[in-house]
Amino acid sequence: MPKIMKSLNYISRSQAMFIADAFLRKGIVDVSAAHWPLIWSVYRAPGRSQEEISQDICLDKSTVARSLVQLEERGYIVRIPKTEDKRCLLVYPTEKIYELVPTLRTIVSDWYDHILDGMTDEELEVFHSVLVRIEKNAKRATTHGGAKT
Amino acid sequence: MPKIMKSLNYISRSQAMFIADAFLRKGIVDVSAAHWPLIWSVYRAPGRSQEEISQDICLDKSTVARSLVQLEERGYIVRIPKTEDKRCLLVYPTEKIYELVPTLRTIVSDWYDHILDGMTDEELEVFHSVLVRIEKNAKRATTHGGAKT
DNA sequence: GTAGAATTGTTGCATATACAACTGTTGCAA
DNA sequence: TTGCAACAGTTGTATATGCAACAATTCTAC
Repeated sequence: MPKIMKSLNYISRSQAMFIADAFLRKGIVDVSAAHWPLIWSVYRAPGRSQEEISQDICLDKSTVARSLVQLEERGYIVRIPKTEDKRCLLVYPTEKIYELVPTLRTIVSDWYDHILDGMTDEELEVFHSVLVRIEKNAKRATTHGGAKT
Repeated sequence: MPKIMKSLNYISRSQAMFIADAFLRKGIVDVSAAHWPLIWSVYRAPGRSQEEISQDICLDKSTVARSLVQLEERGYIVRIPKTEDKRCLLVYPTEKIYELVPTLRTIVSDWYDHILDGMTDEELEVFHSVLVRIEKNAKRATTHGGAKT
């Protein structure tokens, strides 16, 4: 029986710790490691609703909402009510995000350099292919019912 | 640039949700999904100290300590001070764990059936090999300094 | 048009987790 | 022996996260 779960969990937490540490080293103190997928999502696709962002980064809408409140308070994004549908808040990056992104790129790139050290391109290709399919399977297993019996 | 991080995080959280859901379905209400690696660790190697368990499952000792308190309260483990070194608490499973393990096996097996659906043995072999090396690299990157500059 | 269903975001609550500071114990060196 | 470093465990604090309940808005039947 493979111990995939333990490895996945550990790598996942290590990412958070590594990035948190890198943020400190770079003097980034007003965003946390967990904000980075959110920042990235808003940066790549400005003007989406919180719901769309939630689905994009696969986090619960309440988690996304809370993080966005923080990022807005710290001046990284603005949330503007959609005129045609007052339920939605559209999220836009501010200049502060554009200033931050190059640093984020460097940090993430560093992380990948560390963890992918020693892997061949062929291995990584297979790894990524399997990972994406596991992600799909996981999505199916959790959203639509999970374990039977 | 690969989106490995997002996938890893998502799969990791999905595991927790799947197992939490399975616990509910099976009527297991006094242990949470996060307890399962701990239970497994104690089951496989009775009599270890909390520190050793912490290193085995790669969780902070404070997290391990708190979870073990819960498991002890619920009667799944006992913690006995080591006579030769009064600092250590040795952790032993109770009968309740041995009754639980078969169900845990089934649940975890179900989870793997779901997420590994459609993968070939060769793919899984490469995947696992890469995963283990990434885990090692991650451990190195976080424990001994992380990102420079 | 109006009532009920669906959608979007927010909030209350519970849990998991890391880190730092602390306590008590052990080991080592002067 | 005594004092300090190292170690195991605990506790305080902060954050992240999911779920359920809720409010406001929009959509859909009728």
